[in-house]
Amino acid sequence: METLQKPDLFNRLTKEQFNEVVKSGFSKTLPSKSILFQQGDPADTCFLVNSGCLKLAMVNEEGNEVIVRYVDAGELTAAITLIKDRDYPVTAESVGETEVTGWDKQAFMGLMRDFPDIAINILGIVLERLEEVQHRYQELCTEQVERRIARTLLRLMQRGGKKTPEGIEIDIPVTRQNIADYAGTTLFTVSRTLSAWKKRGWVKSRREHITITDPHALVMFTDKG
Amino acid sequence: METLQKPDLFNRLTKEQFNEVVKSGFSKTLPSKSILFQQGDPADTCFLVNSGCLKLAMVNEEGNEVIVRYVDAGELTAAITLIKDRDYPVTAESVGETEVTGWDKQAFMGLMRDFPDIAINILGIVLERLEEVQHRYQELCTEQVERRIARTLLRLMQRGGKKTPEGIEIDIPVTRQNIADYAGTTLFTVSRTLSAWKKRGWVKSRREHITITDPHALVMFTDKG
DNA sequence: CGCTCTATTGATAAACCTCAAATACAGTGG
DNA sequence: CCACTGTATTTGAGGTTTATCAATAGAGCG
Repeated sequence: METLQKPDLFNRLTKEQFNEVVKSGFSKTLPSKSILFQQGDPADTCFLVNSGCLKLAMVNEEGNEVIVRYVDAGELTAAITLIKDRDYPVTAESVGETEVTGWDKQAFMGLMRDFPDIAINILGIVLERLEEVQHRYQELCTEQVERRIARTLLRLMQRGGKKTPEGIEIDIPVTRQNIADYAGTTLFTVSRTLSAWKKRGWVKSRREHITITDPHALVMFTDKG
Repeated sequence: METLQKPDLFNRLTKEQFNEVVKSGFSKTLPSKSILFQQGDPADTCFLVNSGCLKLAMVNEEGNEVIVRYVDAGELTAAITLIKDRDYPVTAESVGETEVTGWDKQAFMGLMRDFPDIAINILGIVLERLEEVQHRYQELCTEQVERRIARTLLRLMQRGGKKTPEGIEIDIPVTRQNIADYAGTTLFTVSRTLSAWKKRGWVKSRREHITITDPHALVMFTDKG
């Protein structure tokens, strides 16, 4: 692992302190599509994504998957570990090859004691995340599918989009099913919707890859249905 | 205001410290159905509910209301205040007469510096809340209305239920519309569903009041559809 | 080339919302 | 006590959205 970018989480630490913090954890490299932790397992480790991307998803009894969010490089996940005796509420799966640093509960609690700013930082991060989920909850309650799909594409785009001559391409492989799991619909509806938007020149797609050719149109669509 | 119960948030403080903390904030009594803070206003104060209950709701551009959660006595809300420069993402309205203690950002940040345990406590609280919203998000994605309505009734019941000879009565006034806003459906569907359940002997209701006469049946229903 | 996984498209059906109309209920002022 | 008013609730009919299912086509890989 080369020298890491210092992520937001540790923004108030010096370079030396940050290196110390990283050393107190352990590093792990995941091949694509491997499980980092599983919903229902006792939560004992939290992770910082160094590179790559994790997909956080919940599965219900019937086996329906719901994508909670994607976790990018520089972001922390499984902060739930810091609460007493909980299970992971979600499953984390690497999207591409992904490198993470992990700390067990003890180690991370120690860090927070040594660097009290970390606790405040995490609080801020978790609060933002809460707000985002609440917002998506509201969208799911009140908006129709196509709008939700549009929002999903825009979110994925903002998360990580590569500029290409054609438009902005979402930089992780996503299937129609993934988008459906994210937007709360079915892969069929997603497919139909994308086909319609392709005709209008808003998007282009190859297998598992989507390029948004007219982001502005999509934004307008989310605003005014 | 009489001597308050010391809420979970401050569980690690001594009685004296707690009194000091309360004194550093300001107290406010809200009549029923009054707005404490409004979605979109700059978030500058966070509140502890001393008695009564707050309804947190978001409204979208079309005016549809979505209930995010109910905040009971002993619970903190608007922790978002602690992040730099945000607006309240929700509106808080008192359900019955409600007493709150408020701290502005400065004051609360000071508290967290003086009593570092508070930051950790809040982190735990926010993490639990995040988990709960994620769970409801998943339910909304994957489950049909009736099941969601059942879950809503059970949540409201657990939140605050009075035992009566008939069963357990939800201790705050809730309209069909409220339940709909909570479960992500319409008041008509809620009404129809409750009528059906009344026939089966699962619930009883008067205007704005619901008694769950057979909680077990409802739980079974949420488990097995 | 054949195998597997993903995507498209159409037909059909179910779930749920929308709207309208009637009824019940609580509070208010005469 | 009663009529009056403004909500809350119930119920029905009808329509829309979206899911379900089935069948087919396309893409990547050994």
